[in-house]
Amino acid sequence: MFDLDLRSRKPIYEQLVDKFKELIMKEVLQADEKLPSVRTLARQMTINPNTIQKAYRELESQGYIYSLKGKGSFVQASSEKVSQEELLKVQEKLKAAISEALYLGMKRVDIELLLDEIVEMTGGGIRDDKASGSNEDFS
Amino acid sequence: MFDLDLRSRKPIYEQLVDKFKELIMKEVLQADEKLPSVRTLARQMTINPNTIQKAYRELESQGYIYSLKGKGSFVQASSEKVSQEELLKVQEKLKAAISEALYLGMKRVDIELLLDEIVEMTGGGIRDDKASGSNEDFS
DNA sequence: TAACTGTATTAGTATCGTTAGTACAGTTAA
DNA sequence: TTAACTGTACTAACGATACTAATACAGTTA
Repeated sequence: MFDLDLRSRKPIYEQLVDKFKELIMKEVLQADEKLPSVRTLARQMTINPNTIQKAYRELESQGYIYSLKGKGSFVQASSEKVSQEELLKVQEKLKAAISEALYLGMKRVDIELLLDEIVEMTGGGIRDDKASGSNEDFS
Repeated sequence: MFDLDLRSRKPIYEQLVDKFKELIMKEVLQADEKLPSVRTLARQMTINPNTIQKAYRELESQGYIYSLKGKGSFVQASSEKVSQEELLKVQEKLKAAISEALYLGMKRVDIELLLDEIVEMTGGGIRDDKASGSNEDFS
């Protein structure tokens, strides 16, 4: 599930952030679901707990999870409380990605197809409550 | 020439790469137009020539410019010779950006509007594709 | 109480971005 | 040819940051 590239130029904690964001967006991890503890995950992945903590802190500041001292870290349910600042950042990223894709030869239609795919896959960013319960393997 | 944030977390050379890509995509810098030499630009911006060189090297590897020893660096005309690898990278970036935007509350329509804007502004990212041979003209 | 959870702090190592200086090779104009 | 430009390569040094490591404190839960 979690295949990290320890030799990558990209910091481990950033890879973790991306992976978790992906799982949360795909609803593999559902609202209020508990994430593995920093120590547990660190043990399973044989990396330092501080690195996990850094990833969790980043995820929390981006509005994807929330942490409760003594209890754990959990998936943030609604994306309504996302800061305007974060939203603007993402819009800028999106604009840059679209511009570059167009420049490199993608057509408007190609991008629309991609958009269709993703809307299909994620339910258009709208959460629906399916049956949960599948424990993920975080190693 | 442009304004860099020397205190930013983002490396100077990456800021340079982004700026140049933007100028090239907007056709402010046109095909085969000469870029400032590494030394000149370094002097103008009071940063080290090596940093400029690193940016130029990156731009070249991404297919945005080409460099000729003794002559200079120039805007790459067609985007047809972009490597498949680069194209895939950009597609992945685009998918990630779309997913995140949807998750953070943007609707399909919002993204389509953004797409319209950019297509409008850049002319759909379609460049004239004249001589698609090698660059032997300059050697 | 015991064992779990998040969180904070300090310290050491490794990597990377940047500067600096030098050097070599190709182009161009005087 | 010479001089001044161009890209390119290399080594060395410094600072910032990513990561590891060890420890400690605070809150939760059985």
